[in-house]
Amino acid sequence: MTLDATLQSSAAWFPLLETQERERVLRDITSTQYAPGAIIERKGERATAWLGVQSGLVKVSVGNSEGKLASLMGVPAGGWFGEGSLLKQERRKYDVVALRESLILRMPEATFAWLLDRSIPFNRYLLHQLNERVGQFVGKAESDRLLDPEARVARCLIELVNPLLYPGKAMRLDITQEEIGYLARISRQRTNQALRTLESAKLVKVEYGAVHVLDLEGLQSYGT
DNA sequence: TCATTAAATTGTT
DNA sequence: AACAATTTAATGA
Repeated sequence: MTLDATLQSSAAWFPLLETQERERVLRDITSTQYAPGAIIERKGERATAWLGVQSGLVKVSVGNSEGKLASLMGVPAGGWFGEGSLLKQERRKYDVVALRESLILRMPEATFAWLLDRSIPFNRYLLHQLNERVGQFVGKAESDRLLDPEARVARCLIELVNPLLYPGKAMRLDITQEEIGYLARISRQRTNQALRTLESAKLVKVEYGAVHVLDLEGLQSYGT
């Protein structure tokens, strides 16, 4: 698949750009393949690019000062992230690790800044994304402790589906139950139980190596 | 293309 | 955590 076609389908912001802008983006973006468990960006490194997930699944682990995991964000194919560290010209505060075989796209800092300067639609996209992320963060803080495993899995799925949430796309997540357990901080066994419960409530459909989200609203209001 | 085998993922205890 | 069952992927005739 060409990079052009790839971006058309896996970067929601790309079709918003003008022809000239797209040409430069195509020239500047590089792609790298990562094996499961490979570290893509290490905490403390200077951020030099905006990161996009072309295929696979990536986790962003936010550690506290002792190095223990405090929270975790999953980024599925089509998601772009890391603009925070770019905008503030600071070192990354997160480790970025591939959860499965992943193809990562990098837009150089200069290109990112250039788009920021001249493309209004690109700015709108970023604004929307930042807003969404704040909302997720707030929701997570309140839910993380008090919820039962089913609700935590529900939150986790919402988090993964959200970046994909543009019209016409099937809400299918290529993720194993083991990975969901990792993201929701519960055991694989409990993940399995939770998914079955959610499935019997007609909120999701469980498949081999994948989960279909049938009722996003139902998931969001689960347990409330 | 089909059958066989290996690997990955899920279901159960 | 360990094990069995199931699904997918890989291999070769």
